[in-house]
Amino acid sequence: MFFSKSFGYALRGILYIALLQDEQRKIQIDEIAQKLSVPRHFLGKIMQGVVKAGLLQSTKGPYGGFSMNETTLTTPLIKLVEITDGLDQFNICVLQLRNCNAVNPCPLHQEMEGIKTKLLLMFNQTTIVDLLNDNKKVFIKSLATQ
Amino acid sequence: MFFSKSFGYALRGILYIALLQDEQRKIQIDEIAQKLSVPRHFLGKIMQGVVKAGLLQSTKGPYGGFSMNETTLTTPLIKLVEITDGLDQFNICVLQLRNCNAVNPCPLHQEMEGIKTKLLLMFNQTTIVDLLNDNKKVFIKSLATQ
DNA sequence: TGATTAAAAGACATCCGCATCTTTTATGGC
DNA sequence: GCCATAAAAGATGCGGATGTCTTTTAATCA
Repeated sequence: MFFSKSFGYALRGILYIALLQDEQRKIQIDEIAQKLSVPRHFLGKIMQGVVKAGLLQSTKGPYGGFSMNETTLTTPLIKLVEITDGLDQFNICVLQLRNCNAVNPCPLHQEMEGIKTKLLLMFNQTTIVDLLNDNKKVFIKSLATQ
Repeated sequence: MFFSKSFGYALRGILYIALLQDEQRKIQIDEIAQKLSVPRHFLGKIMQGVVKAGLLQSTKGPYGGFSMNETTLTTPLIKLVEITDGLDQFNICVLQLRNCNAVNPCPLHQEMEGIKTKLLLMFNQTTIVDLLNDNKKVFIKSLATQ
């Protein structure tokens, strides 16, 4: 619902890396994919995009892998949606009308706008670190629950 | 956003038929597709599903076409979502976790549940006839706006 | 420098939403 | 019964999301 698999996988990948940060090591895509029960190569592509967008850091070679950077924890979720799914979707009318807007609204415009605003507000205000307040061990386990 | 093109096309098709009901005639798929600027054959498939689900009536042959039945106007929008998109989507976790629920929630479960509930409530309470309260001519025009 | 390691990148494969076109079936008028 | 009409149904194609596999690039260490 709402977002793609890419978004869900990316968020879980970032959360997994963030949770292991204290171990001061790079996390490899093989480990992430295995722990989250997510397709390895597909996740690789997705994380590649996340790195390219500057939300994470990665290095190749021995002892390489993915790690956080200074922006990771304070990134709002909407930024991740932008990377994985794009933001165009928020401007599509449920009736698939091109010219649907406040001036020329479809019969569901007002109601959908209210829900969309609530969703956007939450995704703008919530950051990665906001999602890390639970018991870490339980949380790691829940991330892998498939 | 939220729903498929099929849903949007189906809803506009039903609304178009409902708006012309007073003319006491069957509306043909060619006319609907043309007026709504929607692919004719694709819309045909979609309306076929709507008829099969009992939300509309249709007859073949000369003077045939689509028309409302006794249930059309009082159908809640969620029923149309069920026909075109299915209701499974409402049970998919944004993090793509299979076992995400109130007992074992992902870190976004609570927030997403709130938004989902609001959307479901609106789609359960709103019926086709609820969408027909505007000026009809303006509304027909807006339906075709592409 | 050479070997090893791990991400980056590219080539495919699959499935589904979306769309088009053709054939079949049912209905009404003659 | 025959013809015309319009929906139903089937075949096919396209593109994007998802997923797999192979090759290339970069980093570390000996």
